[in-house]
Amino acid sequence: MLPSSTVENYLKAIYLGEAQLGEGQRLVPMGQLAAALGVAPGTATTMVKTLAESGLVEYEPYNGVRLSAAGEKLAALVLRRHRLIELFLVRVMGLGWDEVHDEAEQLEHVVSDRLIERIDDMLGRPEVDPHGDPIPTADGQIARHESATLLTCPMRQRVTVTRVTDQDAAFLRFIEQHHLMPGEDVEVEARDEVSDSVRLKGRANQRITIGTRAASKVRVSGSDTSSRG
Amino acid sequence: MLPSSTVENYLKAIYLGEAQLGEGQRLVPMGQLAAALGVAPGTATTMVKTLAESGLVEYEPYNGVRLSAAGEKLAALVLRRHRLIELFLVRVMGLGWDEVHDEAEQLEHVVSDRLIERIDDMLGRPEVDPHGDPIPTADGQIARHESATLLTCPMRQRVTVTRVTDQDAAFLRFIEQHHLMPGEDVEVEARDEVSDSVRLKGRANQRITIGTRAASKVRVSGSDTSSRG
DNA sequence: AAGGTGATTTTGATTACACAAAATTAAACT
DNA sequence: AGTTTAATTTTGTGTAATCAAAATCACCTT
Repeated sequence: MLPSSTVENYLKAIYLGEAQLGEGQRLVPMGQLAAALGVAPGTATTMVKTLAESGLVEYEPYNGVRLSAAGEKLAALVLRRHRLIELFLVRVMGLGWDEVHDEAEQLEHVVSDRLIERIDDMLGRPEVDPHGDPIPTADGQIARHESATLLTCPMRQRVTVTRVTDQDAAFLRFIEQHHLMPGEDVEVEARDEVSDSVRLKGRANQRITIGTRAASKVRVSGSDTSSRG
Repeated sequence: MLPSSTVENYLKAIYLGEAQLGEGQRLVPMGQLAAALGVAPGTATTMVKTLAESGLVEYEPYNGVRLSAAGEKLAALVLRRHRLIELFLVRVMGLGWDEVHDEAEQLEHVVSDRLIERIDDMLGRPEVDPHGDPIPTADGQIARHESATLLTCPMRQRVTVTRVTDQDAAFLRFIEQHHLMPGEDVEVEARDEVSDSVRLKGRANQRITIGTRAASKVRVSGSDTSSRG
């Protein structure tokens, strides 16, 4: 039986929840899942129990939920569709990178495999979407490389933005305006616990100060000369 | 409240049902509607009653259903999305004209207005889709021009195919193989009641004989657009 | 050990959509 | 008219997904 849009959304949310959890447990708590999906806690519990019955997740009552192998593969394919569509909308259709997330959220559940492969071809089998998120392969493999953020990377050193892990349109527009999109270079000048902020030297040595919460959403890798993850 | 995919499909089916009915009543019988949607008759009755309550259709028990002004506009917009998507998939994505219908059937319910307008731009505000079906404007206007078919057009006279009104993939492939796609020229050589067939002289004077049912699905226009019963 | 707190699960309803089969109606045919 | 037929409507059920609110559980504090 092919999964409904709802099932796909649950799997995706669990996948993303696992990812942003530490390396350890990978058990997504029900509350977090319900919040991510915008449903009441009881709804999530009920749904997760039926997902567990069809073998897509492992459910530990009162502890949380984690994807099974089958569930993870399905989630990866949803993510693949989502991210290929986002990139397609930006590169081919000329939409802004801040407006493609919602559109992809809808399209990801209905595009055929045929069309997705066509899109993949047309884009030259890309590895990341406009936000730098990795695109899983057609068989559900995904490159999960650990990387630093503007909050954890070395200071006073040129680094390159690789990924922006927040889909909020206003945030994305801010990032774009300040030249912090994937591919741009930046340097952390200072971090201040007290003011909860990070000072950056961006393009043309322009100074920008952003909050630590925002800084943690911008992933970077050591600039060109060094290794990549 | 924005219409569900199901509601959109009902409206579309009623719209198309009205179109293929004669000019007169335009009351689509429940049986036909149910068959078109692939649901049980009782299901269609129930649904149509709720559509009538929301003012999208006029329902005459035991007689049938017809779109209200509001319903017609909504249906036209669904059709607009469907046909723009079909053309987009053929022209931009390079899919075959026989495989785009099902894909569009899914996509038409989820694409945003923003994306549709982008597609419309990209295609140069086209008037017809790959099958020659007219594309409604953004405000729900549609050009409903009467035209002859291979069954009703004048004989022994060069005419041009304008439209193929059947979405069956096998049928469309047949049409393509015999050069009867919109834009191609053709001439009716003979019609035979008894054998229920029509003989055509197509491209390079090739002879093809097709059934009258098939012939009635190929619309044409010529120098003289006279039609007869 | 005993409570209290917050997260989680249960319970009872609701909405949207569907089906099968029984009941009904309109029309057609003696 | 009376009866058959075919289409349509009703009725009773079922599934998927949701919510609010009550009950329960795990854990932390005292």
